Amino acid sequence: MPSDTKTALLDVAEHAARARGFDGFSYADLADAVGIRKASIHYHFPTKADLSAALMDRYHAALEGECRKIEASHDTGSKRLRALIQLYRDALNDGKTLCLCVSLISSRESLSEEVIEKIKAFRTMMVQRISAVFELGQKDNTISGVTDPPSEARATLALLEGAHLTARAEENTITFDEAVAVLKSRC
Amino acid sequence: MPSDTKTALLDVAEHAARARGFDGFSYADLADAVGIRKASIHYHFPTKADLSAALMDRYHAALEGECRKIEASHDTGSKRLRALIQLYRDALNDGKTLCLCVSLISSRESLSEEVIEKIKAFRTMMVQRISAVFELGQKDNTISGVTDPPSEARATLALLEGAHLTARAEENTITFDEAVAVLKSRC
DNA sequence: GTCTATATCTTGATAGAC
DNA sequence: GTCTATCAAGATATAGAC
Repeated sequence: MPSDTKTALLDVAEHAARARGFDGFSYADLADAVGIRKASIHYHFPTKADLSAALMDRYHAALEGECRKIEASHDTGSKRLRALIQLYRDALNDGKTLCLCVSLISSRESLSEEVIEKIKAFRTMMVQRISAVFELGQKDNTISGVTDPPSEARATLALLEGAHLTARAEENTITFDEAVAVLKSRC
Repeated sequence: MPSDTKTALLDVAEHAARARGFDGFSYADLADAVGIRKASIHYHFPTKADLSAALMDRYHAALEGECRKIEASHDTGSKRLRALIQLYRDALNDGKTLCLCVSLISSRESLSEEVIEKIKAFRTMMVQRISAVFELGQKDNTISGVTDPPSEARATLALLEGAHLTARAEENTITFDEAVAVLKSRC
């Protein structure tokens, strides 16, 4: 089992990155929150690039797991799409945190190449999962107006992430709900 | 006429903010780019909060002007919506810069209250303008499937901003085009 | 694994000369 | 309006003791 400290650091770092962006949090912040000195963090994550890579790895795995859970517990396209929207809604934390890959990409030039690749891989994975949902919704006729599932998937991911930003501006969930209302009305 | 230096600073700062985020650029960067010392910048913009407020003011006015131009030169809902999509597409700069309010909001906790209010005001303005486009498109029957223009407007703004993020990740325009393809197919 | 101590650099901002 | 000089605070990162 990896040390609890490492997990605690990842937890705190993920929240910090999603709330304040990559350039908006420091090792000092993490040290304060976890209760160790900032030099000690370098034992677990030598550089901030290492930390953010670990962050993206964990986030990718977690979201992929959530998608799998949704597929396992919902049998129609519309139910899966609704669950996916709810997943992003929950990730908002009342407008206080963005999706990790959204908050990171705004600081693109501060990121390592490795992290940028991980962000791209994450997005590819999500588009594939969402595309499968639309494909099912087209077949079982539970999502209206689907002509091209991959296009719908790319639009949906953009919409969900954009709705996150909208809600972050107002720091509430209402704005998110308003932005996804049209999509929801289709399923 | 305000000094050329002030305009040059705003130009450079806007590009920097949109490319690297609020926490990702410094007075030193601007000084280098404009060719003066960083202390001199404080004469024009005493604090970074003042600078970002000026940035938002100018951005708000510029985008509102672009919207008015679109309304003046296109007479149908579908034409106006297409022009609006093109406006955001151009703002991408081949995936190198985001919309200013997107890049700022990711660093929400670093912003002054004043700037946050300006971001909200900008979004309200854009939603109203886009809503009017959908209303026209509904009346003149050039945009398909419109039931509630304000909802469509909020979804469209979220989609356009989300598509910006998508394209920023890949640093190209293709991803933007893919994300807005479904919307485009409606007009 | 965590600590103290330190190095080095960058940050936004101010004072005061020209 | 722009400069030099300077500041205090913060950043990431390293060395070496415990």
